[in-house]
Amino acid sequence: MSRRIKEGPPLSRERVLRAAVELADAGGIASLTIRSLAERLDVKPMSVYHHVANKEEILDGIVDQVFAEIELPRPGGDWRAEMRRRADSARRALRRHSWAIGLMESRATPGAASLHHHDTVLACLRTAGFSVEQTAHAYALLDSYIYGFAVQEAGLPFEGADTAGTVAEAIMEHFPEGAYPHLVEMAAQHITKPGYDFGNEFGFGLELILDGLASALH
Amino acid sequence: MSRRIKEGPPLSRERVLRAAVELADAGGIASLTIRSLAERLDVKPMSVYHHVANKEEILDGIVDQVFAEIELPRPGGDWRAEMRRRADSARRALRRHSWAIGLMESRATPGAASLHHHDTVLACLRTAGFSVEQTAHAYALLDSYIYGFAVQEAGLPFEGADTAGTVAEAIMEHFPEGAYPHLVEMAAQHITKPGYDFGNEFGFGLELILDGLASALH
DNA sequence: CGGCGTACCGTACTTAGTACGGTGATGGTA
DNA sequence: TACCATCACCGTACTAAGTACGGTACGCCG
Repeated sequence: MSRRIKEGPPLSRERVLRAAVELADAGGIASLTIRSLAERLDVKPMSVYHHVANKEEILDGIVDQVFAEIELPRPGGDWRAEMRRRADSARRALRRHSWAIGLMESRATPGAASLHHHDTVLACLRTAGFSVEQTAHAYALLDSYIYGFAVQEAGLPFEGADTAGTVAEAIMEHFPEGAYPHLVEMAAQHITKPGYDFGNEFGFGLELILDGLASALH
Repeated sequence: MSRRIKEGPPLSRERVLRAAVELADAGGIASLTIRSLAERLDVKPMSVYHHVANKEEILDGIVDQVFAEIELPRPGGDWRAEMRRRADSARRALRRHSWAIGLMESRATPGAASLHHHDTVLACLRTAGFSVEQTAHAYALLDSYIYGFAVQEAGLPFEGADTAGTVAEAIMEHFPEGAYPHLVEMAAQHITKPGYDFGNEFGFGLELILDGLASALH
């Protein structure tokens, strides 16, 4: 140890990553800086570098943290139910940490939690009777849907039920008269309706995909 | 005009955005800086700011440029064929500009090309007989799939046919003995096979989705 | 009790975004 | 033609962020 005058637990890779996730959640990924991170941990910036090599490693790490939060399917269970549970859990995780999708694009080195997650999903599908090739198809499809849905949710200028209407109206104010008639129709007849929540669209697509996969399985 | 001693066309918002896309394509989004952009345009950094307000506006702009590259569906045509054409085109655009997905996550203000694109897709679905609500479902599903597939393609540590195998082997070298058995199986029996190309998975999911939508339409 | 490893830190360098205030050419006007 | 306003471009410099490099003190071991 060293100058451990401070109370509380010592710095560690885990504490650094946890704080990084909290900062990114609270203020967006741009607000996650080495300095802000150090301040939150009540240390000086350079101390962080004794637990991670650089910021890239922090970004890799917090993406893996998000994967660690996703409920794993149980191989051997009803594959539809397990895939649904995993998909819902993944969507919730990606909504809680909407910066994660943006990081995944640039990160080619998966962490341990990601690998374990992927392995378990594959296990579940293979156990359910999908061939290797069918599993590859199914997995690419399911994950594409989950990630893409997260992209859309993150890009939406509103979130949660009923907030969409007002925002949609504010945006459309700037439309030239008569422009984008189908967007306007969609807004008027669907999005601005009370109770509208984009998140509810997730279930429709997921069930459609699961139906399709089921018939591919026979 | 002013000190237009230089040959060539004057600076403009369009030239700035075009150069920004080229830089991001060539070196990743991180290599797109005001200074690198200015150098490419053969002007000094501060000159850029006479055509865009700030870097955020550039990022908004290049995302919209990507949307502008996507082939629009023709409302009134065969909706399946049109949706397929649009989806393939979108996937190619997002693969050419793999930084785009990462930007979409943080960008809540769509540009003119995006709006026009979305409006046209909605038009095509509505014309094909989908109700407003069905159109909302279909659109969320299709775009989720397209975006999510792009996320996965961008995150892959390899690209193109036959390059996956060697990379997969290199990654698995670092696995503990016996770890991730299903990932290993997938790699051994599918990914490392000659001719494997993750991009080929796109068609499977797309057709499954279109089938499902067709039966929802009746 | 002296030396050493470890955990933390001070300083400073580099790169990036961009605020602020020029500066000179051009085109319009008297 | 003389003037001037405007507009496109730029020089300088400030702030913030990542991080290299070399301390520095605490506790432990011998």
